[in-house]
Amino acid sequence: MEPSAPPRRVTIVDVAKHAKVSVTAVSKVLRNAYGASPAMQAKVREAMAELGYRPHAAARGLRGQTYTIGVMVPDIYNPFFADIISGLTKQLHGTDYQVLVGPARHDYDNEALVTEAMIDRSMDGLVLIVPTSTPAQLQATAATVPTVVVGRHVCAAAYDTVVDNDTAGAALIVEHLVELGHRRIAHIEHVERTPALIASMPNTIRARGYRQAMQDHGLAAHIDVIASRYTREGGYLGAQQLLARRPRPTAIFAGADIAAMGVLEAVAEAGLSVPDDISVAGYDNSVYATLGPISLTSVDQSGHQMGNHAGRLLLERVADRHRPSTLISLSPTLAARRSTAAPPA
Amino acid sequence: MEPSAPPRRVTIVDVAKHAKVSVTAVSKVLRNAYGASPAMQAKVREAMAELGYRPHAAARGLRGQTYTIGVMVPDIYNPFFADIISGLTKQLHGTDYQVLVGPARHDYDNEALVTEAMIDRSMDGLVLIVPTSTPAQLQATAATVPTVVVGRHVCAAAYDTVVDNDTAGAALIVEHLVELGHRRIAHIEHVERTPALIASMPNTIRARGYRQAMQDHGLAAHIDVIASRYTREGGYLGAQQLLARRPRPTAIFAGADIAAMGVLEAVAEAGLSVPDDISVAGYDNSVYATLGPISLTSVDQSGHQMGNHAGRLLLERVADRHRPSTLISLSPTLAARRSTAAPPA
DNA sequence: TTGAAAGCGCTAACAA
DNA sequence: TTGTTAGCGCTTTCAA
Repeated sequence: MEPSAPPRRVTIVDVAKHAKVSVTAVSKVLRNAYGASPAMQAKVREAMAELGYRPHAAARGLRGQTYTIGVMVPDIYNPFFADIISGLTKQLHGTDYQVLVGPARHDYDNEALVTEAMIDRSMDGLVLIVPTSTPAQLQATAATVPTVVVGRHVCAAAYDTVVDNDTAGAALIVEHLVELGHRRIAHIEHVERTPALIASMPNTIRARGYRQAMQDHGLAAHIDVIASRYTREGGYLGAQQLLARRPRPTAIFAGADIAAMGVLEAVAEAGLSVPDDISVAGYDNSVYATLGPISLTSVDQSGHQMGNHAGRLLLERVADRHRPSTLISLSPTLAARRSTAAPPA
Repeated sequence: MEPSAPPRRVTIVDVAKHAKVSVTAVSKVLRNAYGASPAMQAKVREAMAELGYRPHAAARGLRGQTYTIGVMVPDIYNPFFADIISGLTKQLHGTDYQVLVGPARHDYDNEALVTEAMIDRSMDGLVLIVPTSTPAQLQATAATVPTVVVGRHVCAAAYDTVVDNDTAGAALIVEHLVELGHRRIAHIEHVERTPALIASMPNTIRARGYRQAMQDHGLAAHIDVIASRYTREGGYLGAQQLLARRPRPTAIFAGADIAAMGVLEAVAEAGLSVPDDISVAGYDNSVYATLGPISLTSVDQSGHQMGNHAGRLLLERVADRHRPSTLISLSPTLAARRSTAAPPA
């Protein structure tokens, strides 16, 4: 059997004819707009059901809304981002809005392309997850479409922001390690090269939070930051450098779980064991951290809740584009596991 | 500063006026359609550049294409699905097509909603990743929009299919374990309850492949399948049952890496060590399997390539809806790691 | 309360 | 080769 031409869609006109009313009436019922009597509503809804009518979102968008929320995600593999998306999707579930995710493949230019693609598809609102665009670019995007920025420490009148308190998160790890008796605590940072981003990227703030916390605990002399990247390889290479130090740090705090995975590999390769010889901590409390053989102490920034908030804020702004902007800063919590313990005697 | 009204979009009409040509001309240039002289093309392109024109994909869709490919993904956390999406996105990179992912949150009804939402948004093509809809429903979707089904062992004239040879994959693991000297090899299956799906879901095929391979190696008497689920908890509970067996199996083959994670936890909890006391293998060769402390033997079904193929097939079908359908079956490979070894003496 | 009709930005038949 | 114009399915003024 050849795939025949797709059957013509049921349109608002078909519904109107079938219910013997005007298209305007159908449109009003569709939008729950003012000016349709209960009798009219019933007639129209019945016709819709009988014909199996579904509104054509794309066509609606040409005049009104598309009921679509776009999410720009820089890395489709990052389980923390999956948490955010999951929270967002759950928040929007049951509303008329559909979440569509645009993966930017780790590339700044691509982030811009994906964001533009979403605007060109008339999305009603955008969620940008840790975007690497400048504040000015964010401003420009937000001027065009309701926007929520997640994970960047920026705020502006034009958009809402949801962040984790990364300073507090870094301090949680340092405190935890100090309480266990550590002093030589090193940090692996994802280094930021673009000047315009230094002030607002979470990786930068975590490193700053680490330094601050070390100082607060009288350990300024032991501050030791490796400029690397939040990847497995970045963690691996960073740890190799740290393990070569004499005296060796007794604890390594990687700014992200995925980097901590690389740290664990370098530590194992060096013939050392975790946590007996060295403690390792991460950040994000991702699935990785929870896996039995890994059991990584980490910082939980509850991505699920961040997604919830992002969804709520976005719908509020879609409803009222001129309402004042909001910044939500969530407090992270410590997820202590078996990868951290007292330092060797 | 209040967020002012968004600036009006530059449209095809603006470009036409600016270039002092007709809108048709602009449209033709946009589509590289026949009937525009080089001089005209140059003029129009220049005007587009000067005005910073971007075509409105949603509006284009009302008559022609939207240049959007939708991907229905049942579970945004599954790293194997991320592989597929990554391969697809890479394949489509550089074309005019944009990939948008709709997360279905593990729920059949949701899968249908997401698929419908994509159709209602006039997407040009759909990629359905291991959908749990019936063959008849797949047929219906494919009749409306070009569709590629990934990971389901189905084929039909209306859509293309990309699958991994799950029978061969299961056999790879069994062979590997047999060569190591195992005989009591157990399998943890994701059980399928819907009759219409039994024949075509990868989990079912893997279990069948396991039985077949055991038989081929003269181990029919040792066939031992636990009906569970492809989740951490499913693997955990399944392994608990298996570890209580006397004699105990010397190897556990979980049908998915994520289930193998649960197996590892149950094994550790039972005070046994991997691979000295018991070997563990998974399926998917996901990031989990590669992590140092886990180092799980698994089956690589190269999701990246599956995504590549899906993208290519979809564009071919968008170009010619009536070309005959294709089934691509990829051969999996074994990724042997430290979680499997010879059974205890 | 109801409905007719003018667009939204673009494509595609058709005419010039 | 170029331009005019009628829609695509819906929303939204504006009359009735």
